[in-house]
Amino acid sequence: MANFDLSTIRHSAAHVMAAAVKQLYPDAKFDIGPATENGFYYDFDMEHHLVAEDLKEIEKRMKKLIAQKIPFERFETSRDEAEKLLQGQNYKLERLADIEEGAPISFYRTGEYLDLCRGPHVDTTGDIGAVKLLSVAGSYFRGDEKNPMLQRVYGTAFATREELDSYLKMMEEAAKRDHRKLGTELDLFGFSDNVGPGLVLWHPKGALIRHLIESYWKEEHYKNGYQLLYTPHIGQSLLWETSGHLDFYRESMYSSMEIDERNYYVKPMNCPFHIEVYRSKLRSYRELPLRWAELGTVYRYEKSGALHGLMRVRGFTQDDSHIICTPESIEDEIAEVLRFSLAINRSFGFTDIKPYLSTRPAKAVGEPERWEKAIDSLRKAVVKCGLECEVDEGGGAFYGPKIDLKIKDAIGREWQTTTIQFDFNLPERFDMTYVGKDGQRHRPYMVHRALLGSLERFFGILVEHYAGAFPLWLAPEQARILPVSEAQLGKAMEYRDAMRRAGFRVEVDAESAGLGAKIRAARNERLPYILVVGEREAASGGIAVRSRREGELGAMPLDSLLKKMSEELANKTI
RNA sequence: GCCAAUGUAGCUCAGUCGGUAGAGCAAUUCACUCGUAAUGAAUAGGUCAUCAGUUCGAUUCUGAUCAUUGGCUCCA
Repeated sequence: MANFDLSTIRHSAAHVMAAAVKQLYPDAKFDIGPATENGFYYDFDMEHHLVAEDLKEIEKRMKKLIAQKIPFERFETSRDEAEKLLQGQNYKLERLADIEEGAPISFYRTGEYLDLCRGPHVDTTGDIGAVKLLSVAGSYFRGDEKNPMLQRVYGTAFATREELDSYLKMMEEAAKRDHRKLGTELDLFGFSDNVGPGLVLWHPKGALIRHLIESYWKEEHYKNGYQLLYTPHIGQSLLWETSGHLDFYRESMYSSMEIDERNYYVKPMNCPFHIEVYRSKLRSYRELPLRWAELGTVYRYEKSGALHGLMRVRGFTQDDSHIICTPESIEDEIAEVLRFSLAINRSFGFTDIKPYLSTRPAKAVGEPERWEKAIDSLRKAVVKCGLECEVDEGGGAFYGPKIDLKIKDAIGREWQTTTIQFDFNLPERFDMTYVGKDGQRHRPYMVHRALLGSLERFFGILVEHYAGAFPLWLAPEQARILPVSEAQLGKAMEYRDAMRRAGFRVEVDAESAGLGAKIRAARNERLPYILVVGEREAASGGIAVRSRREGELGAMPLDSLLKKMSEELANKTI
């Protein structure tokens, strides 16, 4: 058997799925069925609304077709002939019309099933090792919400059964560490219908972790030459008219409130406020660069269907920063902001980081030379950090080029955290200037930067990365002391107080349950340290230590434990 | 916003082909005082998401609304 590319196998599996759907629902009209990163899908339009149960039947038929080892036969036709073959398949006909004049028009036949397709495909259906249908969802034709909605069936395929099984296992693992599930289980955060969708309530444990993240973030910013700002949650309409948000972004903003006959809007961004601080006085080139950061809470009206746990919410706190500098220092500034971003991402345990550069789109504001200089500085910064970046030509926003950082989590999924974006729009709109050496006014460069993205989202990523088992420095409860019986309760309190004085977050389990039950509870809460005090320890002055990472370590004096924990604290990733 | 599915106790879920609901865990109380993943018993806890309609009667059927989930779209 020939070795086929995974995407070829998956694309062929999509054809087989279409063939099976055609058998079951002869009225089905077909759109396209490509391979994706993790599998494949096919879009259909038909009377019958598919439900999960139907997928089993489709899958059964697919397996039958695969067992028959039906060959994939390719042939080319003229456009006229193709139109005849696709009669009644209006989506396919539209796709046919997309094919450029002169380009070959090819079909693939698999038994009774015929599909307009560029290929390539496997030799026979038998070359598809293992398939599994996963879900059914709606999807607009050509991804445009003005077009009709088609039914999309997602599936995945692998060359072997083993590979499919390990993929499904990974999916299971991902479901187990889902931050929404762990958020409830570990009582970290929640939502309330009375408050509203997409508005997060941070429960005490989650709030403590957030506090630890924020404190560290602030400290590092001061250490690295940033200044912190606080700005209001609302601002007058004039601000948003000047920034252009009301023109371009209004449908994503919470509607205005009238106070003293003036309209105020809840901020969807922090930038205009930082710019107002900049404009509060005449600025000299001598005070640039300015690095201003704020944990700024913003509100955006995200479409209801887009909300997803902590990953996509309506109220969130950006770890925002604006860097305002001269053209002369832009290169150094960008290199520095990238270095800092990488360092912070790494300190949260993310070591696999990839930059993505997006360049000038067709519609853009700002002088081309400025764009060139900006893109150049972004490129140089990446090289300086010893990384390589993928380039999305023309993928930048209209107001400037950017670099996004994507991190890989513990089970290999990519998440975008950091974004470093030039802005050629707002400095113009707000007429930001500084006085140069020459005594003349100049336009500064402005860079937006969010390191973690939003605290909500980053927290969600952290929960999934660590599967709820936070490293010692972030664990809301670092250790719990379990007295074996009530007789040791006093001793346990003594230990607890000593540990608290040493700066650790420690609780005593005073339940009248058995030791086994207490250990089980503490493990389920993923506590880094479980400490047992019984008669033996009370007598000897030590404490029995069980580490989440290292297992049972036996009894040791409290001082040794404190030393061990302090050392562990220094390494933020364990 | 669109397509589809789901919504029963704090959590995870049963259940009622229309006669107002049940388990396990968690909680509370009592007993037990225990040595490394669940001590026992009792108690309490629900307008069955909300609002309408049909019906003698609706958690169950119908409709609308809200929320959540999987996608699409969006993420100036």
